[in-house]
Amino acid sequence: MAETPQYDQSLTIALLRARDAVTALFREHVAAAGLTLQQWRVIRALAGGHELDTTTLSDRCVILPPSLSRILRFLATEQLVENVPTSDRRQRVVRLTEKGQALFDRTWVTSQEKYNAIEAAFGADDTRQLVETLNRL
Amino acid sequence: MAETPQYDQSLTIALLRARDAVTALFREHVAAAGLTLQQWRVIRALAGGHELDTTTLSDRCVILPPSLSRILRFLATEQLVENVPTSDRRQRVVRLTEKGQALFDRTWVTSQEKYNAIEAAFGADDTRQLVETLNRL
DNA sequence: GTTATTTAATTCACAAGTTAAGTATTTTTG
DNA sequence: CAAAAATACTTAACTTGTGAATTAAATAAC
Repeated sequence: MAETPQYDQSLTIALLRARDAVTALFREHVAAAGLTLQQWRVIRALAGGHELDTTTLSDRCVILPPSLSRILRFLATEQLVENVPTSDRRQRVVRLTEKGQALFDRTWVTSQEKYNAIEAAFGADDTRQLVETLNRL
Repeated sequence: MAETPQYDQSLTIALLRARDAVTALFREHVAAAGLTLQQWRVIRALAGGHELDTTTLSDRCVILPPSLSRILRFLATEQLVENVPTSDRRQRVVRLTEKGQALFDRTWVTSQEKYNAIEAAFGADDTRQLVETLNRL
């Protein structure tokens, strides 16, 4: 028995591959700014003056709390993010420093260009539809 | 400047979320067999008597060589996989042991049921089409 | 045939994913 | 108000992701 799985779970594999393909286009550019993709996602979520607690950040960036904790520790030592005082002292609310916002500003332009290139290559409508389909999952 | 990124790169986030959603359904089941999802992918690729070199395995499982190396080391100590002698001694070709095949056999059934459940919930046609779209990326 | 070059895989070092346990603060309960 | 429960993060321990360096074996070049 145990015939070779052929297209079984190809959905999970397909998702992996697709993600690999997309992230590969950004990784190098973001690395040039001295960041990993995950660190960049956090910066991006905070850009424009947003002050967010770690639970919200964790959700928006799709990064589990333990990972986020380490990432924030790194970004803080790089003086890219800083803590914001809160009434509930269990919470940790952070925002970008000026240095962090500056890094975002100069990295964002190219990042956006690359994303537009993907949309152009893949088709804007197809991209939008794909995102919609994925979100249904 | 630096307006809040809204739907930018939502493709990468959508891919992350979709993958999280799908893998969550399998992780627990596979963990009950004492395996991680990545270890399971390797087992699955070798199931049915397939003998594969690490390059092929790495490609099929979408696992980078360094990770695969560690995974095979673990699976070997668990006596789930074993090496196959090769003419080109740079290559490493592996196959499942009887113990490995047995583990696969008893885990596979439930795994397949769960996948079918996803297809049923999401729609078989939609699933097929989604996989096709993803592969175009 | 001996020295380069290429190829296949592993090791290294560090960041991140994952689960479980721990810490500190707030809220609830009696 | 004091003890218990809940909340928000962090730490710990282990596996995996990632890029660069390393080892070993096969092939090419001379």
